[in-house]
Amino acid sequence: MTDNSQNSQASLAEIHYPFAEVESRWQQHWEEEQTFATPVAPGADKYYVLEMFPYPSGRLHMGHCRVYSIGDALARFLRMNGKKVLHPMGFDAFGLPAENAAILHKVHPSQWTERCIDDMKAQFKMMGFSLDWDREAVTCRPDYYHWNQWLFLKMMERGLVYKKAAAINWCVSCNTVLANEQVEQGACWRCKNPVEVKNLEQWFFKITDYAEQLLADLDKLNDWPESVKTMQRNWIGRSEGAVVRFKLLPKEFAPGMPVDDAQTSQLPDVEIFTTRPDTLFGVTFMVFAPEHPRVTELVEGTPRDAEVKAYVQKAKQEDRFLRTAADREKEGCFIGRYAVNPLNGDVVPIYIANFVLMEYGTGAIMAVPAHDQRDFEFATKYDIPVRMVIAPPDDADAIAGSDEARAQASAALKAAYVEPGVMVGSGAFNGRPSEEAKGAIAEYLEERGFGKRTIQFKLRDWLISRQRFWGTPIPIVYCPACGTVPVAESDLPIRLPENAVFSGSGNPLAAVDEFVNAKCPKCAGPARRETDTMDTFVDSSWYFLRYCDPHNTSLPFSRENGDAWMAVDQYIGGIEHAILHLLYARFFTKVLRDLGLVDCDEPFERLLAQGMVTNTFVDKATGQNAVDENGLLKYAKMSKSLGNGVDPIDIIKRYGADTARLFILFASPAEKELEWNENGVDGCSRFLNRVWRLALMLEPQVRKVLSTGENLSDGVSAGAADEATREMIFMTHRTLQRVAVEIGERHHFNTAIAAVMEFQNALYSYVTKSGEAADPKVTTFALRVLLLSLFPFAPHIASELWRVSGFTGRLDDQRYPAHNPSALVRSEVEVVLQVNGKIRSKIMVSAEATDEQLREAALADEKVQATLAGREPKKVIVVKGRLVNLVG
RNA sequence: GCCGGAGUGGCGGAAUGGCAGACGCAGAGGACUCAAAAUCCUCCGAGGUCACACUCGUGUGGGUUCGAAUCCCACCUCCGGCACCA
Repeated sequence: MTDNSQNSQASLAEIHYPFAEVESRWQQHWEEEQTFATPVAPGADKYYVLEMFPYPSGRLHMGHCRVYSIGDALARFLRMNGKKVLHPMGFDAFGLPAENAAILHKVHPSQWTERCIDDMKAQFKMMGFSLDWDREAVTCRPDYYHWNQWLFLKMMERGLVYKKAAAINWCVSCNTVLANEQVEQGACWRCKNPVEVKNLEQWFFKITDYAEQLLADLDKLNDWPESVKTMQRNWIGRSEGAVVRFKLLPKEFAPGMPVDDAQTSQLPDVEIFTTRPDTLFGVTFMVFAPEHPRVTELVEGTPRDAEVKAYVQKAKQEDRFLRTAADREKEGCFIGRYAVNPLNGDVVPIYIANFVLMEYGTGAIMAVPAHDQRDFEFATKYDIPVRMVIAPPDDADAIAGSDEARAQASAALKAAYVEPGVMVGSGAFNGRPSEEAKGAIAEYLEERGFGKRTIQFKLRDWLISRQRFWGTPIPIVYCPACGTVPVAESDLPIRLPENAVFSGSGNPLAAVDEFVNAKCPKCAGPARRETDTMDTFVDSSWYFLRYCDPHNTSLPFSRENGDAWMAVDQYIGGIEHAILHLLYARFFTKVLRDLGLVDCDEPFERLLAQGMVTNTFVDKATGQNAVDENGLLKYAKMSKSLGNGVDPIDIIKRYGADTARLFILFASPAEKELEWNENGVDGCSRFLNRVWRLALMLEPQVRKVLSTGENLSDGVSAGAADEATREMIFMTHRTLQRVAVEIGERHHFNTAIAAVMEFQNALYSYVTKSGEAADPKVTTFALRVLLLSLFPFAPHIASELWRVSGFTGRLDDQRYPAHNPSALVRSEVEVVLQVNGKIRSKIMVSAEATDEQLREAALADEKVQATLAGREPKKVIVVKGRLVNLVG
């Protein structure tokens, strides 16, 4: 414990607070006292603060420090406001790094991971985060992944799990398949290496069953950043339109020949999806995706057979991400077959082309070159007619003109007209607005059995198989007699073997005979176990629910405990998970709700997407710090490759955890980038030292005031004598109010800290300038407020000064006081005087002054009179207590 | 190309219709010291002035308003996301 008598002998200026000793002592205290244990029976006051759990790399980095500092400030503040806070932590512990380490260091991924977790937990504790470690969830432990497997089986029962062969994304470097969401610009989200297309049989979760809900419920998420919601909307990609059936003409058909209805009705129709039924009269050709399964059958035995198959081959070989890039030139070939437009009986040729995707809609399109830019480019290249059927609303000639004139206009088009307009050349629909015709034509088709209104999504099912060891084993057995059989619930968990060999080639799981050889759950005959493991995003899709009931051995969590804490009131994490994790977690929550496990539609009520931590970096070419064209230092995300990372542990050792936390929260708003700046860190350290010295300076008088045992007044009723004291009381309550609003309502930690700093400055000048005249009761209350408002950001120093100053109880148990509104009422206020909107003067007036009095006072002001120069103002605007504007 | 966000001192940033630049950093001057560090005090948008006064100033141009960093329109720049989804 610090000996204060020693301090008083040294010059105050020499004192720097002993953060290392103070911080470790409080951390130990918190652990021993289990200060952060989650309250039981939370009821209506529950508040669930959650930060995205980390991958246990073994080293805490600055990005982690930022998320957890944000969450911790909130958690501590909410506890002070009487909330029953759940603030848990765990580890997203499956994944490739541990497996790679296993290959490199010949250590089992489990040992490696557990060691990293121990290291990271120690580092977490050094930051002083108020986490309930008793609820820790570690996804790589059987007591967690047991429930991944259980949920897999439950989802299977509901038809939400299936296995199918599909063209999938294969990451060569990670040696595994990836889900659609996990491919970014043709590259693996994790290792950034290019992704290949393979055809494999894989396990999928039927997330598309929930597409409509996942989209619609985004509207409920009022406290999510607009950008994240937009990204999810785009990813789900809902389009309304119609599936339209075109009659296929026989192989022998050639243009000019009569269409034999009896013959065509024998052939299977060609189905296309369109969002533009209004352009149906403008169809001049159709296009299939090259890999469309019907293409082979359509050309079989025709003269074009070889040519078409050669093109299909070529298209299949081309890199898929190059082929489907938006700027790729459109190309394809005619397949020699024709179809009939159901609306007008037109015969149109069928092509295959690189720009049509098999995975979307029906894998075939109707092409309307006049009104779709892609179709237009293709038609131009292959000399296919362009037929305008929608005229710009202001183009009277096109609307009223003859067919010939329109044909000429069509031929002259330089680009597709994609805007809404007026229907032309469309028979009975002519003259109607195209937006209205969309529905009318779809209805017309539906009535005659030529089509059906439908909704398409871009969202695909979630591919969850991974050909890797370090993940949750998929609880499936392949039996030669019974086929694909789910493992019995009572046999869970299917554990990862301890004796796998990590050679670096192939999935080690497949090489462990004891694992692979299984008994069929149905017939008890010999069977083979599935050796694929689950995508690690499965683990993180429901961990927030496990925290609600972490020790449950019979269920992933009980309904009672889930309902007691869910939804997460405030979720905090990086924007990089805007689609991946946040979409999967929303999907899981809805599935769990439908399984009757929890009563909650959306997992995360409020979302705070925190910005990256950046730093200056050395330009490898010049060997100097990278600068922009103006010579200003450039900042980039802290990373290994740029060598610009700052180790949080190093900062803790040099400045202490409180300084690190304070700087991280002060330097920038939470959702923006944080530019690392050593000088800024220094500034925060100086501030905490000033608080320390101020508290030591006040300690004798504070102890004296506290020793009277009187109830510490909030200063208001005291009716302070002098101006400085009244101002001090005002500042104290104003700070209480500002900090509460900034943290509690706006989550603006930077301005909350600025308010605390201002308050510290004010208290310091009050006690130094007033000297003996300073009211000890007022300073005692002010110090109390200073420590309370500092506590969420810098809990160690605040706790220590609370104790040292002689305040009773633990700071952890204190309530954050409500400000007293009457303390914020001032008898005199400064009013700004404007003439024609320009500030000319400022005057002090009674806060109660009426509009008329303010007007009089303004007109009486010398400077105002000088500016008006005798003119009479035409109009006077009075904003009570703030300003008077004289217009004249 | 489409969608989303942002442009404010030397720097990070405050102010969401009413005093632009809170708070912090950097910088300048001073006090303490033999000196330095630490600490404390003062100044710190630009022009202008001995000092005031005054003028200009929130990416650019227009608009609404008594009054605009803030609201509306157009444009420019930067950041992020998506990208032939029919």
